Amino acid sequence: MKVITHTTTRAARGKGLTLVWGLHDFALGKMLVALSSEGVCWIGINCGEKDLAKNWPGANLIEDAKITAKPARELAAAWKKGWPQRAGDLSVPLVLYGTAFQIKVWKELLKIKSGAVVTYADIARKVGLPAAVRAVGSAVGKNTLSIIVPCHRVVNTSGNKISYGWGPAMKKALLKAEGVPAYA
DNA sequence: CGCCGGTCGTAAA
DNA sequence: TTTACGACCGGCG
Repeated sequence: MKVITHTTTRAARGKGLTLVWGLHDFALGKMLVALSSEGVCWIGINCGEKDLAKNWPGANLIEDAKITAKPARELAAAWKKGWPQRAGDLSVPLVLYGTAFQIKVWKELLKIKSGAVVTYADIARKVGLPAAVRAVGSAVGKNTLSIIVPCHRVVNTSGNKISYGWGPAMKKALLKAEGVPAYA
């Protein structure tokens, strides 16, 4: 899959950008897919335009589900097949807008196989900052491509707390659907 | 168990 | 530039 990255801060992210978005079904609910001229740049679960706007300050938003339908279908299918382990090719690139650190973390998430989970500490080690566990948590939580950048596959060491931007129940449902034993 | 300190990248002030 | 705050972790009681 092709991945395009842009290093920015949250505040500057949406400036001068036009995003075309639409709502589409996937296995566990509705997904909001937003496209820039380069590819998919934002995915939200069971949410609406206000969530999109909040994440892209200053961006020009255009709703057109006809345009987002094809990529949305591909993304949903890819996840269902065990993304990214048995990923089918997507006709659009994944576009990551974030700080250098966040992009590093998100790219690490793309390596986690479907059906597996890793801890925040694991990611911290992988990016070479073993003590920055908490900073990793923040970065994971700011993931802009829900489901596709599999932030739901990151859990805490003790396994007793489960946090997720779209609600703990959705995280559990995703892990269950992926066949993670502890959530079956 | 629950509490506390350490750590480090961010957004906001 | 300063401050406050996390989708955390490990140690200690």
